[in-house]
Amino acid sequence: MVTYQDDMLDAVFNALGNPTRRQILLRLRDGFEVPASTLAEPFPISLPGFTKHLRSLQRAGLIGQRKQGRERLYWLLPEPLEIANRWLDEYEAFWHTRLDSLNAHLRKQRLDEG
Amino acid sequence: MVTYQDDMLDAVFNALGNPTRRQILLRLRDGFEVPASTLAEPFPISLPGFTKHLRSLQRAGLIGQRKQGRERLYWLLPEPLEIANRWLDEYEAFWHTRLDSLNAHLRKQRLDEG
DNA sequence: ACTATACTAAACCACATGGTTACCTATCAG
DNA sequence: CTGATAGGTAACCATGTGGTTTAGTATAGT
Repeated sequence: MVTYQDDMLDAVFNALGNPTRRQILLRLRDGFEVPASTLAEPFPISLPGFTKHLRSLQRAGLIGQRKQGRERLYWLLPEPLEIANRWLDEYEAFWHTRLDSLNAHLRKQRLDEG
Repeated sequence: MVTYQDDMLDAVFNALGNPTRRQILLRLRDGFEVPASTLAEPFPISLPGFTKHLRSLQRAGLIGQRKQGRERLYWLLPEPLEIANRWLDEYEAFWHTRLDSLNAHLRKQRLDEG
């Protein structure tokens, strides 16, 4: 079963699966608008290479953009992160309540069986 | 700054960025061990194609594996999901407390400035 | 009007990814 | 021992990704 949210989750998780893009999001975490060049400054890659990461984040709906003069300002859109977080939360019960007892059980079982 | 956890987060988020792999994890969410062929059964791809997804999940540390007879059993390892969840939690304060007020502020500011 | 700035766009490249088919290995059943 | 079953490995292919360089556009400053 493929849900309507699958494309969204694909885009968000793939966007998060890159350290440059995660750093961009961290930089925007305080909620301010930041121009592209300022965002790009810490990274040792070309500007065209960098703006590809911005496009990826935009496709995932993770950042907003507007033009101001010759600058382009970006800001964080946290909604997709919240959706990703909700997907992960489906496992929270598992890792909190089952982790100790069940894994211990399986570990023992595996040892017993070889 | 690239932390020692970056490779881990890359692997986990990239593993999650695919609907087939997310479904595998859902299938394993109840904590039981499931043989490869049973896991593969719902998916309309070849078995070698499918086992590549299992390798991807193993590289991310998301599943464990053991051989039992001629079957290979897989089970969920939730720790990496917890780490990913903790990374996302860094934004939780933002989307809960700032979302309404700050975004409203920025939206107004953008309207004001054109 | 001219020049510098802040990007964007396009073409290219190497490598990764997600799929395939063909083949191999290990185990179970008779 | 033989055949079927479970699954892994290798080679291949098309497409995507993350980077580059080169060139272009729009705005600001003088």
